[in-house]
Amino acid sequence: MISQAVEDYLKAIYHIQTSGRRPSTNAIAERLSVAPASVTNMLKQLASMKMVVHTPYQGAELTELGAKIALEVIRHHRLLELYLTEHLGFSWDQVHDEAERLEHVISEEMENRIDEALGRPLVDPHGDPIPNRDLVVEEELLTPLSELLPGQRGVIARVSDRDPAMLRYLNDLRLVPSASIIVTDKAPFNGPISIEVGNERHTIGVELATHIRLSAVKDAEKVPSSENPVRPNDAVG
Amino acid sequence: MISQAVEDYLKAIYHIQTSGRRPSTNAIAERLSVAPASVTNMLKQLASMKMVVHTPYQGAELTELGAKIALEVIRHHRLLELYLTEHLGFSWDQVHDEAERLEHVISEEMENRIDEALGRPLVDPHGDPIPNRDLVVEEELLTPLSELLPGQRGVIARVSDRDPAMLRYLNDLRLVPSASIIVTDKAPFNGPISIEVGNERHTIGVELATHIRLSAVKDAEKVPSSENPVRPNDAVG
DNA sequence: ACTAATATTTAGTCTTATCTAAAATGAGGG
DNA sequence: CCCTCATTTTAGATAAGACTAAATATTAGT
Repeated sequence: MISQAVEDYLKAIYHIQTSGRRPSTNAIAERLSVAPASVTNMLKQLASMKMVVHTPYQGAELTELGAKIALEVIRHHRLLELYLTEHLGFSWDQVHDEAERLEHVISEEMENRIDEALGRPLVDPHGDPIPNRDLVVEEELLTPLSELLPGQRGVIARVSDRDPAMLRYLNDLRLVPSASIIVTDKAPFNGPISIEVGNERHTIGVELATHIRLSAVKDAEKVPSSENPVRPNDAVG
Repeated sequence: MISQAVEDYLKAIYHIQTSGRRPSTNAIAERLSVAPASVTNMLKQLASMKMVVHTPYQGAELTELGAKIALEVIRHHRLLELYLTEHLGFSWDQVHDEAERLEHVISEEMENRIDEALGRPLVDPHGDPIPNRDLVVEEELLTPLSELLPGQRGVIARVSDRDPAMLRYLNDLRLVPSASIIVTDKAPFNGPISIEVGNERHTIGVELATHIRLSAVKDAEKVPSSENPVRPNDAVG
């Protein structure tokens, strides 16, 4: 039997890996709000169960088995998030915590019935892709809004789902998946970013902007206002 | 924070109490499939948390607090069972195990949304009454089918929800809540019971009959036929 | 290359919930 | 009334997963 703790650690490592960072002891500890010593402890267990490769002092890496388990739980999480919004009327800021608990206990049967009820969906309410039944998932290359330069445009693809207050704020601003935005200004020294979305303009901080990731980033044809020189998109990654 | 173990113990005590038995250490241990010593241990904790009154060597009794917590979990369980059958297409033999895990993790928010989606229902698929939002529940006086005498009739009100194979069998025989039945024969020495339900006749064992509880029990006007000694029949599994 | 700062691991403790084996209690039959 | 036997409790061990404090390894700055 795979404990909930094991599932949580594997999921955390997966998320750190796919966000391009190194799954260090500290990074895992911070994400799970546990002490680093607890992480070391668990990494040894995970390694003995062949779920991660643990190189002491160098962090961990998921094995195929570990990734499979992580993806199974992530599939549960994202299907649940979508189900709760679509079929039980939850708002998008409420579903993360609920899914966080449910994801560990639903059966394959229930996973499949939810999947069917939703028409085998591909993304959850925050734009996160849902692994399919074979646990294959396409993690697209996305650009954080914080990396866009004035004059660039893009389409919001994913937003972080973990902070309800942030999600409510983003919703107020209509900064939701599939919304098109243009960066009109960006203050120096990691200053706030001005954007246009719909017919509105907003200015948001860099911290928030890192939690918004975009697809289809390119230079706008006509830059509405901003004579700052726009270099041919470097940051697209 | 109330642990899942605590919830399980309180629920077990509640079920034993409402089935008219004494919540002895052994009875609780058997229901939860744990060693009696584990129960003694937990009863001390529950007592210190004012959830039960524990008289050593005499078993336990729920306090108002303990009953409240038990009913909260039971409400979750029964709402979930009904939701899974009504909205996700589960059959009635599949829902107990699923609900058993989900009941511990759903929020009040989710409880309420499920309750609404179902139209604030009063009973679950097995006929068990669902405590309302104030955790008030009417536990009716019901007669086990095993206690009926030949010539008596009644309406199935509740069946035990814990054994999927039994539920599938009962469903095959259409021995489901709201079905009217007549006892046509009962073999001596706790022998099998012959019944009529719909247009069919079946003979079932006493053990099974104790898991079927009836309301509106009374003598039938005319007992259709009953001189033929009914043998313990080809019990289809 | 050496030292200071940071990251990680080790060692030892705690809590929860389980177990087994042994001791104690209580209830029923003679 | 007492003795036997089933029930219950006590005592002590174990496992998972967390913690703190101390030791050790790595990395960065000069």
